Amino acid sequence: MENDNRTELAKGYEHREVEARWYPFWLERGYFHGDENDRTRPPFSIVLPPPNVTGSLHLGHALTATLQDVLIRWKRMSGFNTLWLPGTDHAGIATQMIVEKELKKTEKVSRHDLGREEFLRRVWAWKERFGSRIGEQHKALGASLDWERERFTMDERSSRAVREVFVRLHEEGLVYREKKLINWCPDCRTALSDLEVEHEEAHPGELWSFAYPLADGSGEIVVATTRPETMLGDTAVAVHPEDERYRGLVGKKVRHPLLDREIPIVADAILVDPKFGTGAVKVTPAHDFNDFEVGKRHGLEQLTVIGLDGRMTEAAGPLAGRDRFDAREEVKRLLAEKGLDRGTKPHVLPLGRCQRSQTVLEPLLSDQWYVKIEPLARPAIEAVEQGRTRFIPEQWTNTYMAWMRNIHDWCISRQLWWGHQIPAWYCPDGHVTVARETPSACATCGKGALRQDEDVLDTWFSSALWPFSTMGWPDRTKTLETFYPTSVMETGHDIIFFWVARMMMMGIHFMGEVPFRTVYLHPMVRDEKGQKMSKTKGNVIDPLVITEQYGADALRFTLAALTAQGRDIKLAKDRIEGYRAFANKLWNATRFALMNLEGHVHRDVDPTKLAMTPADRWILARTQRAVNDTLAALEGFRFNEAASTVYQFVWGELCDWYIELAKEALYGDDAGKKAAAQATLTHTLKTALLLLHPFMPFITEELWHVLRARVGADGWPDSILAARYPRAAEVDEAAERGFGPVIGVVDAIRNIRGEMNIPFKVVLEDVELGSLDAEAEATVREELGRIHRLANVKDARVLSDGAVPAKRGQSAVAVGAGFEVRVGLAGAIDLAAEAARIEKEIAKLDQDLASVGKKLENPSFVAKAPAEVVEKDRARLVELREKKHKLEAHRAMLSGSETLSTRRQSMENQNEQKPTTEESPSTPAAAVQEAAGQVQTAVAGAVEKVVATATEIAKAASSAVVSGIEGLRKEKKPARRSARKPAKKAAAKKVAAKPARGGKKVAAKKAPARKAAARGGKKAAAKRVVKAPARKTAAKKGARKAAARRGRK
RNA sequence: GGGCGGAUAGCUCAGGGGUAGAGCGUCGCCCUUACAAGGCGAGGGUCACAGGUUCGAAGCCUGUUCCGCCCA
Repeated sequence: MENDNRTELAKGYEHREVEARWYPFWLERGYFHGDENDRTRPPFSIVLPPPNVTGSLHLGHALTATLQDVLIRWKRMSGFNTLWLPGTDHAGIATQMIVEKELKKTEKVSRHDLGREEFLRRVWAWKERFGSRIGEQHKALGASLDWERERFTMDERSSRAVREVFVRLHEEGLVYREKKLINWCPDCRTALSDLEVEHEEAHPGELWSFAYPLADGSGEIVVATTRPETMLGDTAVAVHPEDERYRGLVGKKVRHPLLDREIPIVADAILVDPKFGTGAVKVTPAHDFNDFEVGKRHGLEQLTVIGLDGRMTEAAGPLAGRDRFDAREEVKRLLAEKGLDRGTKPHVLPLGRCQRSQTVLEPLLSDQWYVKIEPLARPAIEAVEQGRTRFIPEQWTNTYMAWMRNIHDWCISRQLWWGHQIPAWYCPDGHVTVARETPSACATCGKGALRQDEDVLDTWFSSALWPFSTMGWPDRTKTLETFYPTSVMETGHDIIFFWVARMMMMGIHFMGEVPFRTVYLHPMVRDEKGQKMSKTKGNVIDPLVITEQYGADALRFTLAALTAQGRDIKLAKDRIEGYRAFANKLWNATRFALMNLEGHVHRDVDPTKLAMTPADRWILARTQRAVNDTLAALEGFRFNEAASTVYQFVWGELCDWYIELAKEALYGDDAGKKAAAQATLTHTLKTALLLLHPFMPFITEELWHVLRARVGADGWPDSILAARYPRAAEVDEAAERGFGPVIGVVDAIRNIRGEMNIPFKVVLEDVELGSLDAEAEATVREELGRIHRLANVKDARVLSDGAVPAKRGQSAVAVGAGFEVRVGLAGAIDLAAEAARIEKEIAKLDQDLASVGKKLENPSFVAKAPAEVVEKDRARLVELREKKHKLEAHRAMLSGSETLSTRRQSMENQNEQKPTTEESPSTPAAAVQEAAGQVQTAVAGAVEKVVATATEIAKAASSAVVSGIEGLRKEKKPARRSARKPAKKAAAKKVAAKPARGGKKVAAKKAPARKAAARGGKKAAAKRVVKAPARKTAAKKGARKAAARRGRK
């Protein structure tokens, strides 16, 4: 590949071909390997959140991979010793269920039929078969993972770490075994941790009441329940101690109507809410978390009536063996028969479901292993308080803290086969031996015949160790020394508790230091309708389907561009299409460069030694600005800003402006200027490729190679991966500003063309450029050739010493800050259109004048607002007035012509009748004009009306096209157009999305503003209006500039 | 019940005290020798609602209404 010396490119970008080429190239060269022995470069490490080994990646994973790869590639190119460590998770329940399902389907056997050993063999086989898929998907996405270090949560070293942790925690008393109520999934047949319970907020159910007869026959007590079947396990009835209704009953007993038992009535102020239901509560300590606590307080019996299979136990007497939901109905029926039914009413209740199977969970009493959390949580809280780990976005800090502060002990045993079997052994006498290696004798009594605990550990237990178990712990490895703590944990906010919090606890406890310095929590990826992607909804998208269709680079760029803090991502195809177009744009920009760099041997750009023009200096300054902005965004994890900065720069400045500007020199005869343009183009394109590489690794690598081959640049590494990422530096603001008038003038002429319907083909031969200060004049003169080319103008006259273009009829005029353009359209101008255009512009100026004037009129504003703000508005006022005067002069000129005067006459007649009504196009505006300082509040409303009117007139006028304009147009080619346009265009239009193309021309617009300000002697003055016509446009551009400034920080 | 987020152009979304933004879509014009996956131009918003703070609020505060998510 290094011998690839192609210097030409195909006409369009074909991602399939290009993307296939580079991953093997990178791998061969070992670029992705983190060097644990290299202590000279600063380390930067990330561990990839391990996906489920039997699953396949979805778009959430693609987002993870993208953002992490952006960070890793950026840091790698910036001189860091990077490690990005891949791996997969054994995903206990999920994997076991998948394999069980498959076995049932294909072999009609259950895991119990096969036995534990054989079943596990099958799961491993399954894992081998499908586990590689995830790796392939990551490679297709371009993820620069260090595959040499790939790990699996159940590989030998991870298992060793798991055992070590379990044993140590046990030795420290932080792991214990106890019989208590746990959430049990009768379907998965395993205990779950609190976190694996999904709470259904408002499940529609019923509250059913029945009577317990008092044992002494003196009456009854009515209780209400949502779970009648549990009454078989009731061992008390509780009332509130202060409830008058039941005061006399406390201490008495009731008789169980279905079982031969007597049950005490107890008083409990915590459990019972006297206002709920009847104020009396049945108590089932073995099947309800609240009741369990009541049972402990009152020493009640715990009677298990529902078994692990969800069926009633022997203790349920007549209902033994019945399914729990059947039993519910049967209990109701039986009690009704006995005349104890006291009615039912609808009731919404919260319901706990199994995260995995959606089965309604059953609280059951059982022996399980737990991690005592409080001693682990405390240091994990402190670490965040002290800032040793920080969350981005910051608000997740609160979520983390809140959870950590009232965390419960963690149930870590699972009744599964697939997982780390708990390293605890039981002797025949029931003593427990916990050990690293399989023991031969009981640690307590020395007896043999030990039996290992059959349960396995919660999958998250091994995941919690991931940042250090993957680096070789419990050994003290070089990898740990070099790369722990990791630099960033980047994952979805949905697993902040499951994973992030637990890694924090384990990392601090076993490594003595936090596992990561920064936690960046990305948003959730949703479908176009905003729904969470899930298998059951069937809206899961395989990233490979997208990469196949649009290219991995397009997908990656889209994901990065949509990753703004604080909102979920709704992935829309339009956006991906748009960024595919962007890739194509970059491709073609490079293609253009290659065509025009023949013979150019690139050396670092040194402006002092080359015949650089203002355009060259401008794009170099803009390039540096893009570099600075991109770096700032990356540093702050603002992926969307970084992406859009580069996008705007490449498309809006490099392609839309510089390439067009450069043609003048590239195609021209001046060897010095040509060389300067070539050097500038090369530098700018190279920088763009470098900036983009972390986001779009494939295409940038491809283009790097051809560009490198073309310009014979020795200093360029043979992979863009090994090249140095651009560094922040001071921006040449004078160069940015200085070029403004050129862009302003071109924009102004294009706008006139657009509004006057003058096709680009028609050469404008009577153009005057004036109102230029000395510097602008010099620049405009120097760049006149470029202005001619970009606006298709011939022999524009540049007026000296700030002279204003002569006022003539038959002309269109545009006034910008620091320049004025007159385009003569003798005999062909649509006077009505031009008048309307100017009218509209003036109306909008009036609106602005009114608002600024009102502000400056307000004494408190002048007194209290910061001086710069006031200054700025004053400068703005001056500028607006100046502009308005110029346009008015032009208007006066226009109104001299016959066409317009007729129209105007009628307008003014209307004005006289109702000067401030909507029919009035100009008078109220005129009233406002001179007196920005005296503008009355009342005027504002009128001005608004004027604007509306002016717009209407503009529309009316444009539709009344003067035929003369047609004469200017070249003959149309209807046959040709109709022959090929419809089909082609229709198709093309559909795919033409151009996303997030923010602020094209941002840069350009900035310049004139400042210039105007400078001229007026007011520094901050201006964001300004570059373009004369259409205030809306001007305003927009001002805002873009403001946005650009903000982005810059 | 507690907490967090959201409501900005037709759509999808940035922005976050000092002139309302982008992409897509829409409307004109154009095959201008890098790119029609393109170029040039235009139109489009009472920033959910109501109060308040402030010289100034889309932004800050309070409340309301909807929509998400998390926790109990």
